[in-house]
This record gives sequence, C-alpha cells and structure tokens, in this order.
Amino acid sequence: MARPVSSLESVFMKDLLQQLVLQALDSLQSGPLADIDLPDAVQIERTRDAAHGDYACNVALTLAKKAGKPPRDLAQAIVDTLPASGEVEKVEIAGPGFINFYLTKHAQTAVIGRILAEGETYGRAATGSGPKTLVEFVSANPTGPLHVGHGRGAAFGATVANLLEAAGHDVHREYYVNDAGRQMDILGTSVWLRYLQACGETFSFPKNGYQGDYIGDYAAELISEHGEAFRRNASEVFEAVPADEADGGDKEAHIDGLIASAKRLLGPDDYETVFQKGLTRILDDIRDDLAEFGVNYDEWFSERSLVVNDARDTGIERLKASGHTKTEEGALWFKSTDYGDEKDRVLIRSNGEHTYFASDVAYHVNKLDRGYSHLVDIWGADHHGYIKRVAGAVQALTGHDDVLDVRLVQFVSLFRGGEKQQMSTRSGEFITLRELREEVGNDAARFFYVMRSNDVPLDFDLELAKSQSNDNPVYYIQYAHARVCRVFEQMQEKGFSFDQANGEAALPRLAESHEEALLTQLTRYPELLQQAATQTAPHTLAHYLRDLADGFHSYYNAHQFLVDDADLRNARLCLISAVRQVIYNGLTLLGVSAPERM
RNA sequence: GCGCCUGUAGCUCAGCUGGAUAGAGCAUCGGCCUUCUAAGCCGGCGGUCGCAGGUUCGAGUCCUGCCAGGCGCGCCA
Repeated sequence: MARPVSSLESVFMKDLLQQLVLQALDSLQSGPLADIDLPDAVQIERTRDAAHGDYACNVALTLAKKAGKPPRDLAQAIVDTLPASGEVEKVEIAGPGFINFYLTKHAQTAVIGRILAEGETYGRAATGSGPKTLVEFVSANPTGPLHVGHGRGAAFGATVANLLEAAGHDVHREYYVNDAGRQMDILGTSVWLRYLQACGETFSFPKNGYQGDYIGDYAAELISEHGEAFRRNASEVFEAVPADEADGGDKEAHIDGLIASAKRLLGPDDYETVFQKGLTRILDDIRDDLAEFGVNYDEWFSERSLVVNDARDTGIERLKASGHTKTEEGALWFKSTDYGDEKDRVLIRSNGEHTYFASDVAYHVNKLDRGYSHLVDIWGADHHGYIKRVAGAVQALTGHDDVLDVRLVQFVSLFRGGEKQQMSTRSGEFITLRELREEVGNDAARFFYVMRSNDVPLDFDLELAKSQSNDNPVYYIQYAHARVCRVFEQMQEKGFSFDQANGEAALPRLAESHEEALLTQLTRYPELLQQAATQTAPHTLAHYLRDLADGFHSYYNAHQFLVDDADLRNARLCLISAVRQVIYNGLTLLGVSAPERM
C-alpha cells in the first residue's frame, strides 16, 4: 500500500527515509551496485537507543553479500549518494554497517502541531479508507448471563474493532446469536420445569438442566403473565422419560425426554412462549451487560433466521458448487481435509438433520454476501479445533485464504485473595461479567482484559484490579491524564494563560532528554495503532500507553512546566497537552475513561 | 497418539514479524513531598530467553528434534 511521502505531512517518517534510501540505491545502480537486483523496500526502524539517532536502516548489511562489498563501505556509498532532506539533521554509519538518521529539531517537534491540530483523530487513518470488515465477537450461547471468560472476548473484540476502525477499516460489529439447537431447548425446558415447581409440582430438577437462579426468575415472570396456563402434572411430564443420572440413568437421555414432553404437552405456540421467555430475557440481559461495559454492536445476527430462511441449504449448495463436498454413509460432508483439516466434516447427518457446522457455513456465506471482504472471528480457545473447517469453507467459497481471520482468546482464571475461583456454567456456580464489573469497575476490567496478549491464559486478580494503588496500571495511565488537566488548572490559578501559537513557535526550546523521549513516543503512536490493528494486538496499545504515562510522570518530576519564561512555558504546555491528547485517544480505543481529576 | 497455544528476572508479562548492551510492573533494598496531586519520581538487586542442534554478517525472534504445562480432537452444540 503506497502512501504519499513527500513531506512532514507524511504519517510515517519511515516512509520518507525509505524513499531517500531507495533513491540513493537507484543512483548507485549506475555504479557500484550495477547488476544487482534492488529491493522494492528497505527496512527503516526506530532506534532503541537515542545514541543511535532517531531511525536506522540496515540495507547495507542485507545487500553487502550480493554487492560483494563490506557493509560499512556500502553504507558509506549510500550515505554519500543520499539526497538532501530538510528533515534530516545528519546521517552516521555505526556498528557493523547501520545507517543512522538524526532528525532536525523541526522534524522532531512537528508532531506536536499535528496532534494539537488533529485532536481526537490523531493517529487514525482516513475513515473508510480500508476494507469492509465484519468483526464477530462474544457470540455466547444465550443460555445464561455472560461470565468472566466472555468478558475477555468482549473487551478484546471491542478493542480490535476499534483498532481496525482507527486503521481505516469500515467496521461492522456483530454478535452471532445461537438461538437454534438443543441447548436452547434445554434452556426453554429448564424455565418450564422451574415454572412447574413454582406452581407446586414436585420433582427433582434434571442434572443437565440450567441450574442458575435466573431461570427461576423467568419462571416467576411467566406465572405473573400467564398464571398457571402452562401447568401440567409432574407425573404426566415425567411419564416414559428415561431416568436421570442420579437414578442410575443417562442425563442426556433424561433431558431430551423432558424436552419432548415439553413440546408435546405445551404444543408449538405455548412452547414458543416459554422458549421466548428464556431467550429474550437472557438476550436483553446480555445486551445490557455489554452496553454497560461499553461494548456495542451494529447487529445481533440470529442463527434461527438462517434455519427459517433455508439459508443452510443455500450455503451448502454454494459449497457443493466449489466441488469440495461428498456424500458418504448417507451423510453430506465438506472435504475440509482439502484445506488442512484432520478429517472431513459432516454438514447433513444421515438422519437428515443439519449440523451446527452447516449453520456456520450459512452464516459465513451470509457475511460474504453482505459485501464484507475481511471477516474477523473471535472465539474462545476451546473452539480452536473448529478453525480449519470454517476457514476451509470460506476459502472454498471465496478462493482466498486471507479473507477469514480467526483469533482465539485464551481462558480467564479469576483469583480472589490468591484463591482460584471455580467456574461452571451448567451448575450455575460462576462469576458473571456483571459481578466482575461491579466489583472492579469497567475501566479496570476493560484494561486488564486486554493488557495481555490474547494467546496467553489470563490470571485476573480481583484484588489487584480494584486496588487504587500504583500496582494498578490503569490508574497510572489515567493519573497522567488527570495530572496534565491539573497543570492547566494551576496555570490559571497562577495567572498564566496558554498561548498555543507562541508555544508552537518555541518548540525548539524543548531540548531536555525527557522532552525528546516524549516527542519520540508521541511520533510512534500512529504506526503503533496501524501495527496493533494489523496484528489484532490490543495489548501493544495498553503497553504503549503505560510507557507514555511513564515518560510523562518522569518528566513531571524532573521539570517544572509553569515557569516564568513564557516561550518555554508555552512550549512545555504544548507538549503535555499533546501527551494528554494521545493518552485520551488511546484510552478511548481501549474503552477506558480518561478522567480530568482523580 | 495427532493438532493448536505457551515456556524470557523470585512472580505477572513485553520484546516493534531477524538488528546494535534482552526490557517493564510487582516483590525486595535505599533515597525524594515548604515547589504544577507522592495514585508520583530516582537508584540498587535480580537472566544459560525450557533444552540441544541448524540457517547467517547477526537469533529471545526463523527451521528441526526433544522436555514441560494448557486446550482441543463427535453424523454434539
């Protein structure tokens, strides 16, 4: 992707420097570098050590062998041929043959003016300049409240979506509602059985039913809305139902028998009423929960809509057209082994029923038909065995292997006072996302969830997350923001005012090492966002903000901002104002607030 | 058994898709508030980057083989 690189207007100084080096290489091709295939791009990277300048290029090292010259000699030839640039103060050759670039003061401080001018858009690419991207995340079965594991998917997915949007993608946020299938029947039946108990029927609740207290709440609502209209005798309900596990039977057969009883005894309309009670109440709860968490969707996509519209068969037809299906043993299969899967997967069982995979194929067909060229799916780590078949299906449908990007989120372990909390959805003994949010607050929860790479299991320490101490990185960053705000309040109390134009004109006065470090940090932000987006790595933003806050706090302690020298004072206020802006922008992407006062 | 993820300081983790002397936080030890909020700062201690080979100017990073931990391997959803 080519970007304009002519001047400081360029988003990335790297691009400008790369052009300079490429031009130098080009000129050298008529001399020392004749007969050599030149690369289309050269690597420009930021230096880790200020002693190495601002940027470094390793092209002399990589080309030395082909050129048959020592790296340092080659570097010298490149430097001698390098076009002049108003942005480059000096160029040095260092170490084994690195070319180190030192920027002019003007180039170093130019970022301040841009941040102050661009404000909340600083670091963001032009909206909608990238591909149409659908990010699907959480998509938990609506069988109960979200637990802390879903919370990680929510925070991660929301931040990834924000990052992609900041990188210019046209982003659509979607929740896939698994409202079809056996789990939902178990939910509906569980609600009905609690309803029957509330009506006075006595029996032992099935081991495989949903045990949570919320089921009883929904049953109570059914009573207040419909009285005992759905009441049936327990003996009738349990008639001919296989024994439960507690009675030496099979819990799966038991619950399936109860589902059949429910459907038979209630009839389609009343069964639907009970079913919908469970589904809508839980979905409403999930929706509210996520909204309170700052996680919002453009669309809640119903699996049932695929079933009703025969989309599953349409999807299967499309797969058939790709030539990667087969009929065997009375079932229809997708030959996912063509795409690296361990075995082929069933789409339609020999009994004629569609598998869950058939729904997923239909869903992804639907996504593609809606015009999305980039699909990001965020799943729990326990679904990783599923990637190959879905990715294979998307590849079969599109002919491309880079359309679908599946990201897994590893498990969350919750610790309270050093003790690990056990979680099991079915037993009802789990800690919900809502409980977590209420205990540690949304800001800490959002930050902690994305602080670590999604690839590593997360140990979430409740005591740490809610401690208002310097152990807590989210406060550390927010505090930097609040401190800048406080400086501006103090400025007024001291009778000063902020002259931004004067400050920008005086930016060359910012020569302290703390100031130069901050300037460099601020310049990194746009490319960090770009990289965090392409790598779907929100944790790099979290770490960046931590580092930026660190740089600010050090600066704060080392130097006074509200000095009598007006030029210097205004220049420093410009700098810390820019820091505040970038912290604000970054925290916003993470879904964390930036308080003005703490 | 096969597949995916992980292994870096006492603990929790980064490490910019191969760069220069491997970094933070916590813990621990020692300093800094009559000066813009000490929810802060400065310094010390702490490493065989799981192990062994390989690739090359250069490897925590890439390749191979082991070791350890987590997860997943249904005509379930």
